[in-house]
Parts: sequence; structure tokens; C-alpha cells
Amino acid sequence: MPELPEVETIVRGLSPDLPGRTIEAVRVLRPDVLRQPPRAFSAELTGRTFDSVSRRGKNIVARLKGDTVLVVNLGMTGRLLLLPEKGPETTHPAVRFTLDTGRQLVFDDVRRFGVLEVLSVSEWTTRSRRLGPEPLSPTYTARTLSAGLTESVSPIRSWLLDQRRLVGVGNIYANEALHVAGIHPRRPAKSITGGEARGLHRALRRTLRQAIANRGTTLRDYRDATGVPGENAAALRVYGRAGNPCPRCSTMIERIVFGNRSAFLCPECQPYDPGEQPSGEQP
DNA sequence: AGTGTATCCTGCAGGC
DNA sequence: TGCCTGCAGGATACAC
Repeated sequence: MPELPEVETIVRGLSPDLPGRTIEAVRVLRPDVLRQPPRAFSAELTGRTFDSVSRRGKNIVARLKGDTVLVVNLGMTGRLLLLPEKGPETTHPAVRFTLDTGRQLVFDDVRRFGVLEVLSVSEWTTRSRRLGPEPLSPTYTARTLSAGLTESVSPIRSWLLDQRRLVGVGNIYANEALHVAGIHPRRPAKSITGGEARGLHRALRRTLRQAIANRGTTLRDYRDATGVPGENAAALRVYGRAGNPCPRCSTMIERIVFGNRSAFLCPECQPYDPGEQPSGEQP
């Protein structure tokens, strides 16, 4: 659920307040969101002080003083909320940190696909190296994208979702960027031309930056670190809009399914075979 | 090696 | 009203 723009919004919300704060208590209400025994998790974090909060792909990365990193992946419905001392109860709290200010940092997650992990700096570095490049990094050029596409026969939408190739892009922004770029989600990655790759690179960046400016897309569950929904849903062009007119050409937007996930496209603006009439049915 | 499918879990919307 | 089905922003263990 939360993709790069949502995670970025949360991190920007936590950054002014979390560094310098010490964790006084850890309460694990739902141990299945951890990758280690709750006792060990709590023991590693209790008494530690936050140093910095940053983002890597869809992960929230909190560095603590000493050789400790708390990595939070929100899964589909996870929230990381910094709440006042007497804040409202959240609906599905999984882990609660009490800070030295009395405020609570709460990981709340309806479906519990989210994960919290404590790692050493070197463990985190190793993990981070296995992830692909950041799409908004200045060093991520159209050429980088184009080069990565050439070896893969994977459908471009699946390629964009693979965090080893490129981080931060999920199903919403993959579909949105492909519409902006006029590329059918099912096209094999290696069939994307150099010109199309340049367009896709630009579309990805524009789509992600716009979503950050709008503080993320809230379909149902996403909230920022203070519990406020994002405003980007109104800007979506195709995602979740099957049966509605394409904002560019007014053709009916279609929903197809592959890789166990919905894809949304305009058959006119995103033909599978450029130059031929899009049929809607692909092998 | 690289892809696609099924699975974890809960809640909600829509059909009947 | 109530039951049933399908669907959901992610990641990953498998089978091919």
C-alpha cells in the first residue's frame, strides 16, 4: 500500500521530532509483525536514542545511537504514528514505543503484512545493497533505466514492482507512470525502446514527485505520521478507475489482471502493439 | 536465472 | 438484514 511517496511523507513527518528521543518502553502486542522474539526485540531497543530517520525504497529506516537500526516496512495497511501522550487509541496496534517525552510511537496494522526489524548497521547495509536504485536519485538516469530493461522479458509493470531492479514503486505508481508514458503494462521490458524508456523515466519521476507534493495517496488505510490522509487520490489517472474515461482521450479505462494483481490502462493511449489497433485481449 | 502463482491477514463493498 | 464472493497499496516461498 504505502509506496515511495507515502513512506517519504511519513519520514518527513518523523524527522523533526524523533531524533534525540529515547525509547523508554516497548510493548509488542502482535508478535507476528516481528522477525525475532519479542523479548529480544524489546531488549535491543529499550533505552536507546534515535539518531535519524530516513527512507530506502518503501522502508522507514530509523538509526539509533550505538550499532542499531530499526527498519519498518508498512506492508499493505501499516501505519507509523507519533501520537501525543494521551492520544486516541489506534484500531490495530501491533507495537507501541513510549518515548522520553511521554509521546507514543505506534505501529498499527490491520492486516499485519508489515514488518519491524532490528538490525546492526552492517546487516542493514548488506540488505540495502540488495535493493535497486532510488528512482528520484540524481544518479538514476533514463540511461540507467533503459539499460536495466534490456535483459528482461518480464512485463514492464512486473519489472517496475521488483524492488531489486528499482525501489519504491508499487502498483499505484507503476500503473500511473505507464499511462503517462503511453506504455501497455504487459509489454516485455526488453521491448521498450530507448525513446519510450526516456518517457517512462520522466513519467516515473513526475508521478512520484507529484504524489509527494500531495502527501501521498490515501485509498483507504494510508495515514501520515500524525494520522492525516494524503491528497493524491484525486490526481490518479487510471489506477482504480476502470470504466471511467481516460483523462487524455476519454476512451474507457480497462482493468486486466496478471501477476495476481490488477493493472489499469487506456487501450487507446497504451496499445500493446504500437501501430496496430489495440484489441484488449493479449495472449 | 527469471517468472508467475499462491499465501500470509482483515475489512469492506457489492450482489442476491 | 445477512450471507457470500471478490478485492486491496506488499513481500516472499515455491514450482516451472
